[in-house]
Amino acid sequence: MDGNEGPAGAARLQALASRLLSLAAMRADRIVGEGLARRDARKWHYAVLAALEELGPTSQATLSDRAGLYRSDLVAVLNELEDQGHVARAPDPDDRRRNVITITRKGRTQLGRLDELIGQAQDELLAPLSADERKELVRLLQLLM
Amino acid sequence: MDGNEGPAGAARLQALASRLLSLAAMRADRIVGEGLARRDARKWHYAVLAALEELGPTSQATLSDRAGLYRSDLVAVLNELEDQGHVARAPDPDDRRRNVITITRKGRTQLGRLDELIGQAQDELLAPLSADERKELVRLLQLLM
DNA sequence: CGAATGTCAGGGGCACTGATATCG
DNA sequence: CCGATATCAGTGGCCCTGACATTC
Repeated sequence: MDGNEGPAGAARLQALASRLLSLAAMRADRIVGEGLARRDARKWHYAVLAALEELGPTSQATLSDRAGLYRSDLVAVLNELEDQGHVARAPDPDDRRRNVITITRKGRTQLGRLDELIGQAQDELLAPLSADERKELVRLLQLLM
Repeated sequence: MDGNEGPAGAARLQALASRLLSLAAMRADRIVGEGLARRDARKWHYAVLAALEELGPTSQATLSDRAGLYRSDLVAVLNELEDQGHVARAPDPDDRRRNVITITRKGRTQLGRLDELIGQAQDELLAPLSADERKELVRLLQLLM
């Protein structure tokens, strides 16, 4: 006996947790991406808008932490959201290093639409699972993080 | 009641299945990648070597299907595996469009080492889960694919 | 002819790393 | 001086598409 060979020989790849995670995430990203694209958005636009509604007006640094993307990448996302009128960027008078990012009324409307698209994407993604299985999947994934 | 708002208001992102999948997959890729890097390999090198050992000598098209990467990307991976002496590439005399890819003895040794590194990576990745939970996670992910 | 094979060139989104100017 | 902030430039891996010459 070897003791450390896992699903050796055949089917090495088919049951590998890390590989299944990558494939499932790719599928999830594709479904979500196609949904959001119908409103000219990508996942970071949604994450930023959602975080903004939670936080209220805030700095880019805080927003970067909450939404989970790099400060440097946030700049481009905010440029696009600003161009679309979903977000306003203004210098903070109290701390002139910062910008105050505010979600606009148009941005809230967009967020509502994206919420719906995201919901549909989850349903499509999780279609093979029962309600209990969906909860269990979310629970297990949260344990991993 | 709206009926289609999911986990609205706060915590919209924290329980989103697609987002949890992406984050978990990113973590998995990083752990696996760091492990394989210790033997100058990346995930595609492992997938190709594992598929090759299952299939025996085979064409790039078949290998591409089995390992799950694009034909165009396989070319570069095989170039690297060939440079490392883990794989031999020879024209197929029976069908001169094809190359016959063969895993070398050195390649099998490398595959053994990578198997071990991959196993350690799974343990690290799945450390927060019990044995039953690991099986359940794999089962649920397989249902999604 | 149509179809398959290996190869190359390139785009797009993303994770990630610096460097830099500005300001607290 | 130290640290935080916003911004820009650039890298690397990966997914994916399209084109091409060769061969069946």
